[in-house]
Amino acid sequence: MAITRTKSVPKSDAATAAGNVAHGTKRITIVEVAKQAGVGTMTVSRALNHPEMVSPELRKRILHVVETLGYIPNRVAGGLASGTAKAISVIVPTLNHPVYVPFLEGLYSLLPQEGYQILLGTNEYQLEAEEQLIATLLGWQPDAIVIAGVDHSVRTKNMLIQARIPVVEIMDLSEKPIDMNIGFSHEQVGVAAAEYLANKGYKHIAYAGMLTQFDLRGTRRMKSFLATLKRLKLPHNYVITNDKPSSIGVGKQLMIDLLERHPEVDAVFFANDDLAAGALFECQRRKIKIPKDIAILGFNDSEIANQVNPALTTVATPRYEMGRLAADMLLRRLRGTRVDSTRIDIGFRIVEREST
Amino acid sequence: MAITRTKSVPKSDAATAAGNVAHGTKRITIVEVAKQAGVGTMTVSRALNHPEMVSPELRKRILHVVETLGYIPNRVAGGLASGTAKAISVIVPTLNHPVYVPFLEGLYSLLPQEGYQILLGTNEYQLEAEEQLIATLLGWQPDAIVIAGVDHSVRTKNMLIQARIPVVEIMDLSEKPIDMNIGFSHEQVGVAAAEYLANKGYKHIAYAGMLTQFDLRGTRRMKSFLATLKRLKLPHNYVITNDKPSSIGVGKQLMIDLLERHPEVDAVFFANDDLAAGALFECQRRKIKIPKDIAILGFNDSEIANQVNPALTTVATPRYEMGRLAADMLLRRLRGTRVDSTRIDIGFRIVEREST
DNA sequence: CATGTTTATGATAGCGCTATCAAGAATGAT
DNA sequence: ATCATTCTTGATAGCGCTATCATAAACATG
Repeated sequence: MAITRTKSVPKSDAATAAGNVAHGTKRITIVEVAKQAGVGTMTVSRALNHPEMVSPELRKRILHVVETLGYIPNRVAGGLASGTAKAISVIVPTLNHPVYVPFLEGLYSLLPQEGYQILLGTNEYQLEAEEQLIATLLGWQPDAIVIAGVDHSVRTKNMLIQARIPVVEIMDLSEKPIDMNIGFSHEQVGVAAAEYLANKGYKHIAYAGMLTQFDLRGTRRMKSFLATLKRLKLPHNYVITNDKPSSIGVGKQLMIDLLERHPEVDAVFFANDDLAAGALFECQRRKIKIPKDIAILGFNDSEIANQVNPALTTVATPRYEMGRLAADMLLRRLRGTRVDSTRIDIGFRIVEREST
Repeated sequence: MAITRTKSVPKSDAATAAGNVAHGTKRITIVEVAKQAGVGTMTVSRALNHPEMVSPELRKRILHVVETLGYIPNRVAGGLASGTAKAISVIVPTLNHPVYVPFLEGLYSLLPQEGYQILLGTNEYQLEAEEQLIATLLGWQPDAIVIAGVDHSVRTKNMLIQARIPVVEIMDLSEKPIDMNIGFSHEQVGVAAAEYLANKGYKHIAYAGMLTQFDLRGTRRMKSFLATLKRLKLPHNYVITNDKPSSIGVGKQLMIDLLERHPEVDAVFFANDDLAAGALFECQRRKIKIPKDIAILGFNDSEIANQVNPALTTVATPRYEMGRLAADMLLRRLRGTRVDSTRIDIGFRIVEREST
């Protein structure tokens, strides 16, 4: 990269303008700005970070020099000096899944404007990768951590605790959160979904989703879903899974498998709306009538759910809000404000449309 | 946050174990590791960053101490000292659009494993926001910058040049890239799309997309698309736009508007597959036959295009590959390897399916 | 065995910035 | 006018790490 050490010779114009207007070679530092403005470096630092501590006149002069020189403060140096990097590490399973994007948008809608840089890492559903990832992310001395899910390895948990910074676990609810927690109960979703379909009169109800290890939360929904079916004295063995990452195409495949293996099924709860939509498209192709021949219940209320024909009944989860709420909670904590409730059940609701 | 300055009193156990095993209060630094291992800090640093420079025996001992102490190197300090933060700033318009996610996945598939942290910023299509964003991102002293698009404000361009780090512009092709450039020609896409639809025999061909300022590249496709229609002596005034961010729902709205305003249109080129899918869903609802009544051409070859019924003909753009290629190019440059071609036209192709 | 050469380790000096404290200037109170 | 109080500003000392150079140890050569 570019920072030139004292001894190393800058590539091009080594012997040029010996530190005058400094638009030539070396990176502009706070020292240069201070010199040009005729003040101490501390005053420049204050003018930039605590404007109210500098007299208006000086502030103006400094800002002008900053402007003309095109000075960009080195946040790495600032972070080291102040002990706060103004960064927040965020860990989500993947970006490929439409669920996490709205959540990130929620975070991005608040954090950057408060000066926080988001350090994003994805573990692609591998728990071991998570440990490595967190170690890396913690190395940046973030001011806080946001992490999807509440199931972590012991080591991960320890690292998170050791870090002594605010931690928000999202997308799920834990009895004993590491620190703060915003999410909803996937068990409750499973129960609600099963009861909803049962109440509608469906008799052969299936669950379709990913393999256990790739979808911890989906699996928890599945378990309570099946348990509820059992409680309602309905068959509870219709399960179709797929070992590939979730996608519309996998949804199609799930439907193909389901139709072949359990033709008697009359309703399916999918692990997410992409899968549900893929299944629906396959039904369209086969002229299978929805919901008459088979009912489909999605999960997440992604945009696609409301747009397909027939529109999908689905479980709405407030993902964007979760992001904003998490950001808000963090910001309070970082400001030192009292945070009253550190564990928020943000709930969910079943949005009934045309597919059930 | 948590780093405790020398003078400030740690919250809990101020007078505890005066720096012994140090599992108590203060953050573990390289000095602590060095002490425990009975070596100098430099040796610890080497054991971690340049293992081959340390004797196997010592290395093992140090790594063991690192392990037991749970030492996580402070990358902020390391970055400041070495002048290379091992970070790469990435700027995309938004995460809400399915186009950028595969691209990011491509980046994430190579960069983190080489030790680079991705600093992601989104400008939500606002060019002024871009300037601010770049300033912020440059403050982290990244080793390189990846930025979507080739249209930047003069100030942005200057900042990018001043930074003296590798820059990759992606998603588009520029005659005079700032540094490196991987993308394809949106003008060519417009031409190809128009010729394709004209060859198919369509006579009233429309373009549907976002407003100019929200979709610079789409607008360029539109312009050459319309110009080509003109050249082919076809009507070239059918344009429908929407001022909201792209989504499936907006696609539906575009189709509604189109049907109302230009019922004679028999083919539409959409700015992306989400829009095209939304339009298709609306046609399904109205029992409008595709492609018989109206043909639909999408853009991007997102997953949805291949899954809807009828499957969408679309312009395939290699987004994931673009991400990987950009990462690969950067990595070479950062390693000092010679990069032969710094401007790559990655091309596109029309994937014919059922909607045209 | 003296000499040159390589290899492994450590002491030192910053990287660019900000917390802290001290000092000077300005203000108010008496 | 004198002293206490506030407000501004700057000098200094690190933050935790790594580049660099010096040194010591190990090895090779004649």
